[in-house]
Amino acid sequence: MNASAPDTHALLDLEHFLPYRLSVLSNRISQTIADTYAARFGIGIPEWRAIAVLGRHPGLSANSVAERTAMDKVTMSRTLARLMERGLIQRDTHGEDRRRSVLELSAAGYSIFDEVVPLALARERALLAHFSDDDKQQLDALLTKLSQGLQDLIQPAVAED
Amino acid sequence: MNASAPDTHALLDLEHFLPYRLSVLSNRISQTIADTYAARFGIGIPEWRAIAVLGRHPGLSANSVAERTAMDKVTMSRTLARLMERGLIQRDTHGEDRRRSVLELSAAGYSIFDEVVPLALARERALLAHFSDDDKQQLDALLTKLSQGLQDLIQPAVAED
DNA sequence: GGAATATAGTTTCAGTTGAAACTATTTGCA
DNA sequence: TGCAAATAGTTTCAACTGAAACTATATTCC
Repeated sequence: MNASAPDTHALLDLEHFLPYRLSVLSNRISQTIADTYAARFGIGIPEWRAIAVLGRHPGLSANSVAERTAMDKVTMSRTLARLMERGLIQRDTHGEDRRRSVLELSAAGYSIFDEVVPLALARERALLAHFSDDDKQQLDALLTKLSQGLQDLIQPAVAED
Repeated sequence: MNASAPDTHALLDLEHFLPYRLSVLSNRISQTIADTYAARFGIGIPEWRAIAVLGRHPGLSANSVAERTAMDKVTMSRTLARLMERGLIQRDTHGEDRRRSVLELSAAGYSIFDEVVPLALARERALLAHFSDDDKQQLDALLTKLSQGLQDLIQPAVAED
């Protein structure tokens, strides 16, 4: 007796398929963390990412923030517009290249940043509560290795014609 | 000399923040894999997930597929409608509960399933190409542990009033 | 039996998304 | 110099998203 039944067909269990597992886990984690600041501060994931990067690296351009947050530049443009509207960032024009913006958190932006960072770090600690130092190191190493594997997958090691 | 400059403010490096790392890595992996079938078969991630689950577990209801794919039931409803339109699945009504649908891949659906599964598995293998068996086991264990940590975070161990 | 509640699935609506096209500015180079 | 190509950022448009409301059927329990 078979609960499912693929016999003559290909076999794949989504729940054991790494990309799927990673995706579900990661989305749940992100959403859970987002919930902790979304309600309190009225900012979503894109806003939080922009604030996090600008709090750490003031003076970046919009494109640089987009790169560092792994976000699309269109999304970033709109996110920054929203943050401007709410007075959370300040935007200047770069002196030597007037296409480029020079972005910085406003006092209000820093005040959110300073409140959210400890919350986010606390969530991360809670998530890793049962991890030994060794576990953490392993996780770090394995994620790095996965990134490397992905890189290989995207740029399949320059073929030697 | 400091390249960035947060001194009086909270300190967080997004690129070392686990939830962010996971999110970026996972999205890149999913997108890369999606690219391998999106162009060839004209199906996106939601379609692929539904097909994958129905190929493995024929006869499920729409809600069950939604649960197993970690997708919203609204999204699933629309995804299944698209798959119906394209003749990739067959939908019946459950005999004893006429609210429930009974879903199954059509021949055309199975034919896509049988082509995509090996591709997806090959991608997974490529991604893990440099992983020893031990690495794989560790990764599996750590992801499971992370899921547990997340669970604790969501349902903070029943408080004993 | 039949009203109240629950469940499966769809539709509506108000957003969000990203590819492509656009504007403005700068860089390269003949 | 001055024109072609590159770059920063925005807007447009069509598709996708999920919360809330909705329809249809099933279950509970008086």
